[in-house]
Amino acid sequence: MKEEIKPIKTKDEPNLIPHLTIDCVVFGFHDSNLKILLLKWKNTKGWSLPGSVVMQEESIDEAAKRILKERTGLKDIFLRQFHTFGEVKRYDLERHRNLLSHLIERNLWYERAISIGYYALVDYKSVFPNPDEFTDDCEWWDLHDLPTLLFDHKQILDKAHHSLRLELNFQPIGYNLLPKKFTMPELQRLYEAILQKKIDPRNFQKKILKTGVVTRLDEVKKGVAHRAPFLYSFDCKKYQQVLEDGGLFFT
Amino acid sequence: MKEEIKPIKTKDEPNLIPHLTIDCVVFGFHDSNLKILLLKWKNTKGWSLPGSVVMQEESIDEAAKRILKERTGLKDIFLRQFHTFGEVKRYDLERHRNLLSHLIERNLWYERAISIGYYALVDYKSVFPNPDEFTDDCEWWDLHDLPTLLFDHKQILDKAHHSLRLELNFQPIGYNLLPKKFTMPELQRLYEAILQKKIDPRNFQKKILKTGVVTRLDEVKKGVAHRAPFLYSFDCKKYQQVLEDGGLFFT
DNA sequence: ACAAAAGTGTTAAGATTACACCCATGT
DNA sequence: ACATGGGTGTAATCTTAACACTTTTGT
Repeated sequence: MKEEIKPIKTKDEPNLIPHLTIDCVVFGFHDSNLKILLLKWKNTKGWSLPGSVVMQEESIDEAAKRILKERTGLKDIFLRQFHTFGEVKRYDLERHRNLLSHLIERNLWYERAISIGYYALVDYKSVFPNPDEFTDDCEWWDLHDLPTLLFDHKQILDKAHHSLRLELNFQPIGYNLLPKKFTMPELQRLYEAILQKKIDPRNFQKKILKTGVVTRLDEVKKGVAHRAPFLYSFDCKKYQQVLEDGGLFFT
Repeated sequence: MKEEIKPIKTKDEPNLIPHLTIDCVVFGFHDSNLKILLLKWKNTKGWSLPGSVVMQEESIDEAAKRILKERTGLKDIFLRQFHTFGEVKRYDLERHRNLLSHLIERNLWYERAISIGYYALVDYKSVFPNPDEFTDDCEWWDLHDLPTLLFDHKQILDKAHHSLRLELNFQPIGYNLLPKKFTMPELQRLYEAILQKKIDPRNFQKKILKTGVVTRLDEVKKGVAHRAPFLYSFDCKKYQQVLEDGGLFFT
């Protein structure tokens, strides 16, 4: 049975703030790679970031949280606003009107929208990807093997990735991208994925342990091939303190 | 002769983007202190940051540039967007409606506005402060000796200051806050003002010179009491390269 | 001549880098 | 038994921090 697609009204609603949208870049970490959550628009080959409008009675942070809850099932997500995109002509409006005409009526597009970008850091395994009304697929994509993105979402994603790299030493990035218990090689591969370079494992371990932000547990990871690695967990208090005191200084 | 003040219409104009504003934190450096440019609202004791609305046909960066040009007379200004403020209730709306009722009619206020914050770095001496239609004074204030600010502008300012500190090692901050030719002690005092701590002059000079971002000129500063200090200028190419290669790492 | 700010070098401690072999486990 | 990834120490180099006196100039 063919799915019926109804154009949906999003412009001139009194309860939303006109010309303003939110886009979220959801980062996960899996198989030594950074992953991004993307949505595939119905009856197209186009993918986009999860996003939405801002309602009159919600803050922009709340709007971002609402979007993330709906797309990932997660309630308490680490979120950072990283940039607001306000060029007059952010992408080819006419082309997108045509591409998505079966989903959004021509007259419902704003001539111009300003978008506030957030990035989120989530534990890959606890996410349940969930498409929205415009999309029929929600999937993780490897940051270095992406499909073509709609709108200006490639630029937004690049900016988010750049911000993530800059903020690596000032935000609890490991804490939010890894599960509660993790191994030293996992943490190292996360840093390698973000910094895009190899790190010596002895030097890495020394540096991390010296800061005191992680604690080795009396436990090893089970069910892995080869030697069982120790498990670690973050010392949140210490982690926060180190971040406030000027960061970790990995380059 | 008493000045006549006419309420000015800023809501529901078709050419502006409703519910969206820009606020600018203009930093200067003078007398070893960071300074901020503030506007005094007519017939009040309230001060605010320079700001405005965004027009439909201009980008948000252009809007910020327009504001800065009007308030400082400067055309090419170093500008960084640092945060967008989108709480539902950013300040006491009713109180501000009353405070400024002689300037803005009650029904012209948005119930809610989202503000995009920019900070600007300018050469203190080349600025000609210039009030806008709502204000009758535009002045530099010491960052650590501020008047009470209207709206949520104290929070915006604090956030800008915090961003400035974090970005000190990644942005050409010295280049934009100092005149073309400057002395080593001036540069040091700028860093001390931003980092809020004393730095040893020998270590500071060594570190700065080693990076190669400044060049000593065959010239000393004239007309100063005591020993005449050498003048330096930035090597822009080298400066940019060092910033891209991971920053300067002052803490 | 004096006061005030500029200019400069050395040393010790700490941080970073480079580097290679053995260990534990699953197949 | 072997293949794979985990775990660990040391030495050399570089970076940072601590520290005090001389120079220059205007008053």
